[in-house]
Amino acid sequence: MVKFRKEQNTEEKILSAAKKVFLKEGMAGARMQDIADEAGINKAMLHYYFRSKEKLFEKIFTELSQHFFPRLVRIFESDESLFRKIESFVGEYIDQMRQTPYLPIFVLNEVNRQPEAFIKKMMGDRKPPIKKFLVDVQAEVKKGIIKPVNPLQLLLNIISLCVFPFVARPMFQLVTNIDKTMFDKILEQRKAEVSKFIIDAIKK
Amino acid sequence: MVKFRKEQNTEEKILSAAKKVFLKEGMAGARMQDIADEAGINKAMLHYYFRSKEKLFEKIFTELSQHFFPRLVRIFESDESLFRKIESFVGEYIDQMRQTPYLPIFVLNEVNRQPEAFIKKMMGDRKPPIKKFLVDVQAEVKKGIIKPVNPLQLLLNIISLCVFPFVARPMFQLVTNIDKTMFDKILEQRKAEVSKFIIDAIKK
DNA sequence: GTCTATAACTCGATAGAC
DNA sequence: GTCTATCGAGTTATAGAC
Repeated sequence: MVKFRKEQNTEEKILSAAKKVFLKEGMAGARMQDIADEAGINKAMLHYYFRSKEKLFEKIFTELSQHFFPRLVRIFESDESLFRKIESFVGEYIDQMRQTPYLPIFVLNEVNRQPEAFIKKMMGDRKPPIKKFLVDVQAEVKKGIIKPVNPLQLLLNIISLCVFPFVARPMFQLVTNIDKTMFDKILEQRKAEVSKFIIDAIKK
Repeated sequence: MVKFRKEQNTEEKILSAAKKVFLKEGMAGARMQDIADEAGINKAMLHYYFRSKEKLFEKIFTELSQHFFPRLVRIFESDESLFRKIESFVGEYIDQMRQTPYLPIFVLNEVNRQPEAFIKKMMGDRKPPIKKFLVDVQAEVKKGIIKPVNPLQLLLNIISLCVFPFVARPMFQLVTNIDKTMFDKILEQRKAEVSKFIIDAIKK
């Protein structure tokens, strides 16, 4: 007989539960008890498998923060035209964030609290290839394809438009009284909307 | 003789200190001891003046979250043209956030953790007049002044472009190796840059 | 009002039985 | 591997002298 609900061993249960709780509460706000309850096991098990809260958190944070710089690298390094690069990036980024809505605010928040720890754990080796993007933009400006723009400001604009709606999602829903499914529809629409918005803003 | 440094009584000292600590650490991360140290007084005083950490936090949060919706109201209610409204909003909002860089991530984060508490404390009475903005945008579309855009998406875009750089500031500085003063210069430039970007994106 | 000392409590971590 | 029970550190909160 086939099981419908996929089996999870204890370690996997803990990791799923920890991910959920840390994402919602952050390192300081999360309780080991909450994680144990969420996993349906005992608190002692958490220490048996991961020794300490700190160790468990690092494991989760490292995994999650890598999803935060998604295929950004691949896209920005490709040799598509700038417009197509922007379209690819926006589409993929928004799709990816829709999978884990709490991810952006979680990562940004922890970086905010512990910048030095972050740079050691997450960065250090491979930084996003921002430089190539900045050079590409300047080239397009020179060729007269797009208006003269500050490339760094353009990068900030692109990322802001993609990420911020996820960061502000709870507040937006409160203020506008838009429900979960409706807001999700808005985010789906954004993939096209944001690409168009950016390209309209910079094309000559 | 005139005192240069303005006198602060104990209550004011506590409030300043609490604001600083809560902004940086959040409710869960802040320690009463840190606040007492920052204020240069004893821990017991905090309870004498504000009874509990929870009460003190609420006081600070309520005050701060009101600054997060700044003169947004006044601007959106005005009868200037849409373009001028956007320029005013972007300029004022970025200026205001530059005063308290940690404010956006603090507010968004706490709302994220306790949406229901937020709606009771902060909202309830006066919601931002979003509706008027949405109607105004639709009117401009109909008049043929701007391209057909989804007004809600445009609102999301405007706010994203203004607020997100503050939320992501620590991460951006890490990734780009840009220092504090340089980043602040970028934010100053953004006032003009963002207005132009938005208007270029939507004008016919 | 302000301080010191300490009670009361929360929470991460460990010991030890099974 | 998993559980119950408990310890011990760190924090909020209070008692009580001045």
